[in-house]
Amino acid sequence: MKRFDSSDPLAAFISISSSKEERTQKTNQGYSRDFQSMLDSLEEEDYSEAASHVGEKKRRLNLHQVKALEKNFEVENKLEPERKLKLAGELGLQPRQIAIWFQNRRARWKTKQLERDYGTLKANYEALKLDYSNLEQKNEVLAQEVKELKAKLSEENVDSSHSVKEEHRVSESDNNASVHSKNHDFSENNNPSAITRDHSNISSSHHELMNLFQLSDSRVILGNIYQVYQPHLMKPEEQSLFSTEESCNFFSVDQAPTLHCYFPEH
DNA sequence: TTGTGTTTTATTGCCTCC
DNA sequence: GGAGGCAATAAAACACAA
Repeated sequence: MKRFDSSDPLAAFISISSSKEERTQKTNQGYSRDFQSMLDSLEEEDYSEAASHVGEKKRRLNLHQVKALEKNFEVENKLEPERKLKLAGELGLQPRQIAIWFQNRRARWKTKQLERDYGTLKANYEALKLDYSNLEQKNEVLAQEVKELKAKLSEENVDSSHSVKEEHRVSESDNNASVHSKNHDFSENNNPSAITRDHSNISSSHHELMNLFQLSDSRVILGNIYQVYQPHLMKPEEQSLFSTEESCNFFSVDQAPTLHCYFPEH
């Protein structure tokens, strides 16, 4: 039987039966089992009579009962019918009261468990948050380093391109002069000093070119290192900076190196 | 003493399982 | 269909500050 209305006298009786049992526990200790049951049946009649007139009163379980129930709950939080009857007999309670107590106890345990889980999750979240902020700080430091390196690189590039341009301009004017002289004085073609001068110009240009190769090399290496160690931290603009496209294919096997990226105006 | 918040006991309605 | 579990809720008991 599970359902009972509070207006039902039987239900009212059951609800007050614990107090009755508490009283019989206190007053009838030491009586024989038969005598005890006789008293119980008599009192049952009294209380069912009383219940029909007097409203139900909730009674809290005494310390001994609660301790025993807690102990049983620790062993197993579900209640088999046999254990329920046994406990009811031992503690002088109605089996239904035992069932209700276990039900409410499970509900309390679940609430506590939820609180514990929430605490654990919160602690994990805080730890993760701390980790994230540490990583963010490290990332900022690294980004600053990259920025400084980029600035350094662009300074070096500007210097190099200026000197190469200068060189280019000088050699062009030399060529013009040489063509001009060719047009006017063919005898100079046989002058060994002119040849030497041209060779020295070529040698100088070659040197500048090699500097550019080295610059580009370091830039590509830096980019590769950055990509290897910080692939997920690279911003799109940084990725384009270190892309092989922009490194002018200096080290491409299939394509000869060109200088177009350093001389966009040419 | 009393108002108020918390805890405990009990009920109700719904759901699942056998 | 009955038994039992669970969530939501009522209501009594209790704790405690003002």
